[in-house]
Amino acid sequence: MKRSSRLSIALHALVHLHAQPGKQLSSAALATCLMTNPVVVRRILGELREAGIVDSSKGPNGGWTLSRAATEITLRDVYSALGERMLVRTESDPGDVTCAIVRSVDRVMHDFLDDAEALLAARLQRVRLSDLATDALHAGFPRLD
Amino acid sequence: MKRSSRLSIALHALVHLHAQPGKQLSSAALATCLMTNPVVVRRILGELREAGIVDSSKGPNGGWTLSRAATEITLRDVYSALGERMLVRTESDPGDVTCAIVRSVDRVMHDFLDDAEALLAARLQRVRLSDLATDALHAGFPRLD
DNA sequence: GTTTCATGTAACTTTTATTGTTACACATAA
DNA sequence: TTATGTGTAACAATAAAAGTTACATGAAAC
Repeated sequence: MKRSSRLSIALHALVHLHAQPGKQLSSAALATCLMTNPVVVRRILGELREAGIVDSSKGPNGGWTLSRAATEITLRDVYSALGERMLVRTESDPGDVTCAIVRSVDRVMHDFLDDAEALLAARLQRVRLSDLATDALHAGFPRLD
Repeated sequence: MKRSSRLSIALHALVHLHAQPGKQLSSAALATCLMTNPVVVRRILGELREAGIVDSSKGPNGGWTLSRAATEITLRDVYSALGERMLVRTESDPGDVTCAIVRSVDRVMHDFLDDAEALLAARLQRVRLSDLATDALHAGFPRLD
């Protein structure tokens, strides 16, 4: 696994949950599908649970399920739930910020990134989990535009 | 220094070059300003040189200068020259791509990111190096919208 | 109730990307 | 020809992300 692949993992897991509606899938079972570790699955899905996207239950036959229909879950929901920034923040050295130029560069970049982030979020909102699932299960291709 | 700060470093260096027009600034001098290493400066400015944004000359009194006016250099030029992707790519495990769901997630994400990247580039194109410099040297604030 | 199976989490290790550093070849002006 | 700069390779240090182990806790089934 390379770097920040949490969003990919989350989406993959969600498609699996959607593909077996009503069924409780355990972290271990999902981890096998996602080729990762059960703890990683719990960490990621735990964040989605707090955002009300999935539910979890303990004990025998416990596991994870979708909280609502896949048509009602957008990629933005998932992205926001993970609290990730897709844009790499270009932070400067703390010792650097006494320089007016650095502060200026930082400020401009910060403003730009905030703005761009909002743009991306709006774009992600237009793709639903069900679009992804449709693409994965059939030959169809979700339109992004 | 935290992570991918190459764009910040590049911009900081360019503002310094702009602030002292005609003067050749050495990697060592810039490194002091940027609180980093001369080799790091050369690596980054070297890429900008290939893109025709700066020039370098060797020997005594050698160093770096802007190839053209700061009004003719956009943040997109710099960004493209660095060959960086501001968006974190969410790569999957090579062993994973046999799974139809993973391929689908990858494809949708890939399309989305390509598209978003173009959006960001268009946005960066609207900010010029001179805007940054103006902001850094005076109290003015470059508009992003 | 107790056994079993699952999540919840903390602590630690491994891996990978990025940056920083050292060293030295090569070019150029004085 | 010497001083001063870039160009670049090789390596070390650092930081972020993911993987792993271990164990506490909760809930169903018997």
